[in-house]
Amino acid sequence: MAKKRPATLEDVQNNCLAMRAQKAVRTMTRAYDEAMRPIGVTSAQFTLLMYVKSGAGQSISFMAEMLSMERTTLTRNLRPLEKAGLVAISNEGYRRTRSISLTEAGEQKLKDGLPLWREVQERTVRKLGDNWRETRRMLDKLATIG
Amino acid sequence: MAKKRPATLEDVQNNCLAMRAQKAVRTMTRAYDEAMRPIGVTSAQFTLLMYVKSGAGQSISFMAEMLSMERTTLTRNLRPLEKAGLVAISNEGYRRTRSISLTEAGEQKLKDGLPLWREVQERTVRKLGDNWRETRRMLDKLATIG
DNA sequence: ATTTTAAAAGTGAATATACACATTTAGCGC
DNA sequence: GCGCTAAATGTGTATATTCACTTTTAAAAT
Repeated sequence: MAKKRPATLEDVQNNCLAMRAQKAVRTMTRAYDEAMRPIGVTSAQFTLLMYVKSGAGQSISFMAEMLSMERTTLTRNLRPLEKAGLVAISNEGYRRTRSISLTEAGEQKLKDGLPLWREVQERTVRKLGDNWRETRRMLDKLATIG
Repeated sequence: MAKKRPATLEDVQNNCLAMRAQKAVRTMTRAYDEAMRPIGVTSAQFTLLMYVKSGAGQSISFMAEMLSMERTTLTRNLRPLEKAGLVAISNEGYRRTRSISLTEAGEQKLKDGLPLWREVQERTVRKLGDNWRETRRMLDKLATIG
């Protein structure tokens, strides 16, 4: 990362943070998805259910921002959950706002997922060692680099 | 993350590393994709071109492992690059092995992308501050947590 | 030589992601 | 009231990702 020398492919290979984040998320997602498979949701869906619960009644746009996610992505990610009867969408609120909430089945799914999440999370933390908290902090920081 | 108490949704919200990695990669990928847009490739495609160059002649399976990526994902990700004339695929090698290599256009795309990558990388590093190297190290570590 | 087996890769189906563009809705100015 | 506008969301299209299952290929076993 010298200042004046043109960048080389070695620089990309050795330093690129996007490449590394993408590699990391593939590995992590495979592990967490496998852990949640017994209850038939992906790790991303489990996260989404959690946000729907905590942000019940909020708009899609608002929740998308909470998730550092494109609004249109959230719209589409809600579909399988709605189809599975885990979330309900009503047309109450400001203008065209659609209000998202958990169904009973959605609440139950969250409860059922907790021990599965715990297992894979602890396994991951064990592999990371003592500075898993630092990892957590850095991921949070990265999510703000917009 | 206490030992005996059952996990709660607050635990997930406060600690989940998969959720954080996924949030982070969304943000990062949006930034790096936007930076590469002038040359018409995504950040993932740019990475892939780089791997094809450095691992020229290697099998799809081998390169998939290098990328911490499912083999079938790599197969599909190569399609747009082949269609765009950036990579060439031949049927030489062991058994059904297909051998991947860069075309001239692919080489040129890499060259054209370097200054774009450099810009967004430096901008990102600036936002991360001094411990961007630690971030890099932790992402590398996460990619090995299989 | 035929069968078996293992390596390498492909396909079907589903979710995940984002941009560009379109649609719906309700308040506001006139 | 009517048009304008801004907010909130949806759609079309494309890439990205994975799992389960299938296909192809060539060596190895018999």
